[in-house]
Amino acid sequence: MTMPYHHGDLPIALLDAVRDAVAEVGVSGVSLRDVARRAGVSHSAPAHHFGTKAGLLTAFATAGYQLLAESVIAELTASQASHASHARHASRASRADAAAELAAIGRGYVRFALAHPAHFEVMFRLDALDPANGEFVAASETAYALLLAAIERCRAAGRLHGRSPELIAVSAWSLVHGLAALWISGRLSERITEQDPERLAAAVTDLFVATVLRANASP
Amino acid sequence: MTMPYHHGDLPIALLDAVRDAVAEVGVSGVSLRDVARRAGVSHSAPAHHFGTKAGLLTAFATAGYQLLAESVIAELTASQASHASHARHASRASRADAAAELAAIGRGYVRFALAHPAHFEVMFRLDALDPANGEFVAASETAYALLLAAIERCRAAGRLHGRSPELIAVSAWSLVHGLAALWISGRLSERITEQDPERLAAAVTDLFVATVLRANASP
DNA sequence: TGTACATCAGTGAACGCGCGTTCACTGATGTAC
DNA sequence: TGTACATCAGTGAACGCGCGTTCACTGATGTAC
Repeated sequence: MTMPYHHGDLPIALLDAVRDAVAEVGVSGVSLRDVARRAGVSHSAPAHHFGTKAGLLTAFATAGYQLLAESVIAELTASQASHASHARHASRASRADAAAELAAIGRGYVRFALAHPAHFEVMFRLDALDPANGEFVAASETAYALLLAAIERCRAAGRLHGRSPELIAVSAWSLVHGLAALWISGRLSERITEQDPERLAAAVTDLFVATVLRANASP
Repeated sequence: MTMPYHHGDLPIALLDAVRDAVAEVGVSGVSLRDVARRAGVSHSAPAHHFGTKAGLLTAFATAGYQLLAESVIAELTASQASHASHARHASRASRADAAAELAAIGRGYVRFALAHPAHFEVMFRLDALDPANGEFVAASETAYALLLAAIERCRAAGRLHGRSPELIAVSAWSLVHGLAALWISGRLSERITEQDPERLAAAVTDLFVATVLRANASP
């Protein structure tokens, strides 16, 4: 099978190739030429769409933030649907929902990281990216806004118990980020018995919500 | 000033050079030749002591685990001294101490990561190391044992409230690891008002101990 | 419907570079007698 | 105290390699008339 001269959607193919390359040789092993090879184009083709190597990786990280937001929203939607069917009293439901939402965001964060470990890794390698890139910044802001909004709803529902929203945000983000990073690095799974990271993520986020917010989280 | 032919302690000098190189050009930018240049020796000198590049980085990561253990122990010691001077009743003190110890470990973990960010980063770049290296594994086990022992004391003191030690270990580790990783990456500090990472670490670990263990943590 | 032309997408050769590792070597140190 | 010799520490040249970027180019597509 010969490739036509015009690829069709080379940018997408190149981002897929980055994903595969990171998975096989690690972020530091990725090269523009290797990515081009994987996509079946000449080594200078990527420059046409992404300029430099940093440009390619930045686009990849931006896609990662979009996938993160999608994963979080999917988990939020599933959680809300499940809650709404059980709740009788609106006010009660909203108080429980706010805490459950935060747990859902945590699960969505970890689920994203485990489903897209290459994206997750590249997103935080700021030294390999153009961190000032507009689309990159915007995608990252969009994702962070989901967390802030959920914490604001928890505050409005009286679930922060006097703690600052910022402290809750930092703690929640650190918790799920650390869990995902440790799991992906392999240092965690070799030390514990639970081998299903999704169940582990649910248990960890439930613990956070149950103790810090003093609410039930599981849908 | 001319260097003598025999350096004196080249291995140490090379590890210091790795630290500087990581700080300046990032982990992925570090090369054996650059490290040798920084240490003022020929580019083939490192091979004499560490064999390969992976060998050098593994030795660096091993030193990191030792620094981590030292930092944790220092924080534990400070916390215990402070507690002992206040505690009147032995049993009361031991219950509070167990929880305070866990908070001290958390602060020690973050303090280490912030004081030695290059070590922290390399320690978790498993793909750049020889993860089967004996000294590396031993150093990492030693550090992890400190966490496990503290959690066992919390369990013995009745502070786990029925939760499994493993869940507490994963949550505590994830929390401080995520906090350190996010802070070092720069994604966290640009989003919050608190700019003193030590105070932030204390606040986050205090929150964990106060809610999950339902105990006071601050020394 | 056909033709000219502009634009877009991808090519392939060339550049200069720094890399990790190997290896025969030399300088320095220590030890045995 | 001196000498021979083994061992250790670091050198410098050489190897082959893959890299990111540039640039003049060609093939393909779309648009104006």
